[in-house]
Amino acid sequence: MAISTLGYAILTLLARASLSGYAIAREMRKPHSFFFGHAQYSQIYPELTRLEQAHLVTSRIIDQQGKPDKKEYTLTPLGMQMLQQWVVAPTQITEVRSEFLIKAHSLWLADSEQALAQFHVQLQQHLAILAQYEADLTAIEQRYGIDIARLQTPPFGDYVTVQMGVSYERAYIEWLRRVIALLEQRAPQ
Amino acid sequence: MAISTLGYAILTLLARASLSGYAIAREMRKPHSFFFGHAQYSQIYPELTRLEQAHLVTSRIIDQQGKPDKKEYTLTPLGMQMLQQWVVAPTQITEVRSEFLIKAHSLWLADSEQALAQFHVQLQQHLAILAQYEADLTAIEQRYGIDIARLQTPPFGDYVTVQMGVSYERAYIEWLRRVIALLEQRAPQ
DNA sequence: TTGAGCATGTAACACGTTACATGATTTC
DNA sequence: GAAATCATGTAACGTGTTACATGCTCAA
Repeated sequence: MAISTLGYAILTLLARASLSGYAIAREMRKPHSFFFGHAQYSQIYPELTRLEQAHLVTSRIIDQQGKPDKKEYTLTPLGMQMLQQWVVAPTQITEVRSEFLIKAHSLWLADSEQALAQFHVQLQQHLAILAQYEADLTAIEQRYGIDIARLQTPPFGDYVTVQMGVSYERAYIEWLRRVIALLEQRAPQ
Repeated sequence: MAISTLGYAILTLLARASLSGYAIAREMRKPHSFFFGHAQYSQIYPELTRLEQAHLVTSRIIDQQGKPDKKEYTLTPLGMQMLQQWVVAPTQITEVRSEFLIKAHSLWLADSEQALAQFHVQLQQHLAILAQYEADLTAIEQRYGIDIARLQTPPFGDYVTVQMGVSYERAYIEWLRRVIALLEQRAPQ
């Protein structure tokens, strides 16, 4: 059977370091890993079992003092080969449902005051996310400088994705502010 | 039971006009409706049945000549009430998995030439989408001018969402071009 | 004559989320 | 004393996709 996108996502993290299922979930929840989505343990553990059955990863149990034992997964040469093929394979663009944009599309039938309140909440949340991404970006830039382009190591991947995060959040925030201005024209306090 | 996001998405379209299940799917696939996602008929038809059981919509069968009969759904006053509450209710921001960004995050282990080819494919596709959104945006602006802000009709919703579409695609294209420049530095032809 | 569009639905399967089960250590 | 963190897993459920079933009309 074919490997799912979640399966490949796990392989990309194991290409950087050997990790347990728990640690994989933790990595995916880090702010600068926004593009991984937030997979649950209940999805990651069975997926790791499948990857092991397909010989793309191997596992070994590590005894820990004070903490539960953990199962550390390591990428196999076959896993690396499959991953490298996938990384440069064609990717379909998929339009995903956005609850907030569906609501924005129906703003014409909303109460302006109540809508404004929700737009301000979104603005605060997105400003916080942007600040986070910008901090990550400057940290990478200060550490690697103009050599980033030539890097054949993980920070190159971090750099390009955090840049997308910053661009996306800036665009989203500009849009939120533009809609807030429109709604205020309609309902001045 | 609670109404799903797809259920509310359907209600937002029925607030604009009475439609059949087939027509709802068609609406959701239009380029400027990118934020609806592409729901299948097999999901829309049962969802409409549930909405009718919950008394949020009513249906009537319309005989057509030369085409199959269709079932036209209409929003009820209760449906409109539920919808108006939902539109101004809090929305959780959800980070969605992006296959292309996961690949970008693993660019450090990819062949630069092959990666560049995929980035150029994405660039062409996103340029085409941007052109589409920009055409839609200018069409709305030319038709309604500076009165858009005061509109309490559907075009206001179209206007704000198409603006997001344009902003998003411009940000995405800028990012693609920046990464292409980086990859070309790494692998000059 | 082949395919696209119109039109509604069911069944099987894949993917994702929530809840349940267990249990020690550390921090507030 | 309560909550968070570490750690792995199963079961049930909800959502989304693919395949199947049917059949007429119109355009290339």
